[in-house]
Amino acid sequence: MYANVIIEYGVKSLNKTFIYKVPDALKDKISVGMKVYVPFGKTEVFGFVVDLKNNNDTEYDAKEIIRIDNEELVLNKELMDVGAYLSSITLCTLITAYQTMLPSSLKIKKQEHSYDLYDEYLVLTDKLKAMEYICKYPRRIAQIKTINNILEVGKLNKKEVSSEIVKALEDNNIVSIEKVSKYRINKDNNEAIKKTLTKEQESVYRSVLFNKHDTYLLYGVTGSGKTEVYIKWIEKCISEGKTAIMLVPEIGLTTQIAKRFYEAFGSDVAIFHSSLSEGEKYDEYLKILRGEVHVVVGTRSAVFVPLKNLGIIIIDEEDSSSYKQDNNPRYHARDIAIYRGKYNNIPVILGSATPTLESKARADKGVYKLLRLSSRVGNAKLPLIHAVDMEPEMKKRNMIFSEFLQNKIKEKLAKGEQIILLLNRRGFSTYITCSNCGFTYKCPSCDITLTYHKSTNNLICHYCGYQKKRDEMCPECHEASLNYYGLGTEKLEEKIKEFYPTARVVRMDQDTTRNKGMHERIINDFKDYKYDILLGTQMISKGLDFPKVTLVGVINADASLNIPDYRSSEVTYSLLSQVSGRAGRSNMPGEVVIQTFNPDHYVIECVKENNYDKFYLQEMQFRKNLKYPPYYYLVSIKVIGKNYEEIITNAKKAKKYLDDNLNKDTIILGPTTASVFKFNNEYRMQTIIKYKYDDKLMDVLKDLDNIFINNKECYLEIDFNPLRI
DNA sequence: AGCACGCCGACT
DNA sequence: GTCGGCGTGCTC
Repeated sequence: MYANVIIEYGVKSLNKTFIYKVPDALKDKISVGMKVYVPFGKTEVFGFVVDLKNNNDTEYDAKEIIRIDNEELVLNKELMDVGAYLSSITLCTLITAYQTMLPSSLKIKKQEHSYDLYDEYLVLTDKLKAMEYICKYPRRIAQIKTINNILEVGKLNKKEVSSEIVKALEDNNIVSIEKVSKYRINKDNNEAIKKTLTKEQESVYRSVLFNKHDTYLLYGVTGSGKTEVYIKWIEKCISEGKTAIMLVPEIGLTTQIAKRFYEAFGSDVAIFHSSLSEGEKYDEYLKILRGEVHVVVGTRSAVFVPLKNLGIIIIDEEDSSSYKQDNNPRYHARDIAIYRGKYNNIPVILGSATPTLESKARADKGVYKLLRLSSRVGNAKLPLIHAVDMEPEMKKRNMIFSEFLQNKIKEKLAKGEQIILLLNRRGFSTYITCSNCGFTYKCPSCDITLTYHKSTNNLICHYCGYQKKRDEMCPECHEASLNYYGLGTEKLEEKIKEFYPTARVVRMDQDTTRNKGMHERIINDFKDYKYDILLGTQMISKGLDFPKVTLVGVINADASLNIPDYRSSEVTYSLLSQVSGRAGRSNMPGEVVIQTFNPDHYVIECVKENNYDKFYLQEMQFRKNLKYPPYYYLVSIKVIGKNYEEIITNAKKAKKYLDDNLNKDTIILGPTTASVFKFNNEYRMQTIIKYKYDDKLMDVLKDLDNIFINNKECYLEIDFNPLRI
């Protein structure tokens, strides 16, 4: 028996199979999708079995497989196919695709750390022997006490006995240690909480056909109770013995949604998200692999979990950018979900209050089926939204809070209601310049201004993480004339405390949630009314449900509007309407104050009117005129390297190759400097492809990729359907 | 990716 | 005369 194996290194030049002989001892155990250890050249490496066959039909002498790494870990046929699909749509190597699909503790790498967690118990090796021991050494009082304890209850947790005694009893062969592996995350199966659906929810619930693949777009306004419908669908799957994947965005949402799912499904749920430790992820993966759970709730990579007999895949907040991986392989979880949906012949649900234009357009064309939830659950009404023009405010020296917002905050604080303030910038000051010579701090390895963080007194690059201590003097002209401009969440927090000294304020951004569990703690504390004001970056904008919040303030709505990118309007609309949706989720009416310099901008207008459809139509017109998605598909091709001149020459070469080989009506723009043209000391030139249909595209890009394999000066980064260009 | 082989420069 | 620089090529 022979096996085709792909090798652990994700290099393009090794992106092929190697043939190995399966030793007789492994013949019955081995299967496709297993991780194996094989000799490779002068060393030994891990690999994946992708094929098994009876003969060596190659010209090579096959070496023997050394061992199977972990017999329990097998990628089934479906996941092997998913991996092949992933590599084909992102042009990554096959091994990179398979590695992406596994939690990193199970990834192929040389590391002998065991992620199994045990409870250790002391048990008697032999009762009689123990009795003899007691008689023989009557003076060993502590040991005898321990033995008696074990006799009473059967076994003792090792932690409860002093290590000296354990050692003595173990050495005398009186007790042995029993390892009981345990999972890190364990939820008891509390009785399921059932909620009844509203008429509207019920009708949406009934519209989905099971045992048939369709992609549905569930467009439901904030607070319309999408989660309850998700749970109903999943309940239906489970009742038929099937399983379900529920994807949630990267930040914030996971714990809240997970809690609701534990309530509904108890220990039938596995959680899979990035803030779990490696050990926790390993446990959850094994639970899934062993078929111990029916439901998986998780972030992007959870779309790859090895659930058998899938019944439904749900992507909540489908417009979240966290569903697209921003390093290799640059896949979108939606594409993988739809692939698995077709594979298993099951429905895929995309849920959002602000769907991406792509999804909405597909729903309009009938490619997806549109489901709508247009009213909030219970008595809750959509909030009243005010846009405040900041230009006159600036003249009144109200740089941060408009008079209107100041008064609203005062009013709500007096009533004991809660407030959320959004500022999509972390740090204290966003740039520092010298008023004497005009010097501005920039990251030495990126083309990015440094942000001042007061808590650590550091200047930090938000791209690469470079830090330096703050200077007293300008490093160029040595004058003490450094000025700190720009507003970040740190400064906002300080200002709020100045304005409202009695208010209890908590800040939530990357800096205050760095430690595990902090995220959850801030959310819970705010929910328990330990704070009056929650301020933060976009991480507070989605999915959170705080009934006492009646005011949402957006400090600078223009920040994301002014980013030069084709999706900035869409992103801003989504951010503003999502954060607005945090207000007035119970019977208390909510209000939203949006501070902007562009009160007449159509994004602001549409948010104010809560009119997604109007925004959608306007934005579609803009996309059509400028030939952007969903009218055209985009591919971004970056040529990256350390030598600026080489990059330009190579980028031009790549562009010419595309010009010569792609269809004539495909638009090829560039090369230009990428939006962040210097990052980590590497320069990047970008070429953009816009196309509606190009049958040659994949082959041409594959060839181009191959041309660059042996280029030492630079490498290629191809991003299909980039979220930012 | 890693490792060996290989062919040219300054050293015990 | 040898040690070692990293270019090139191969791994079933």
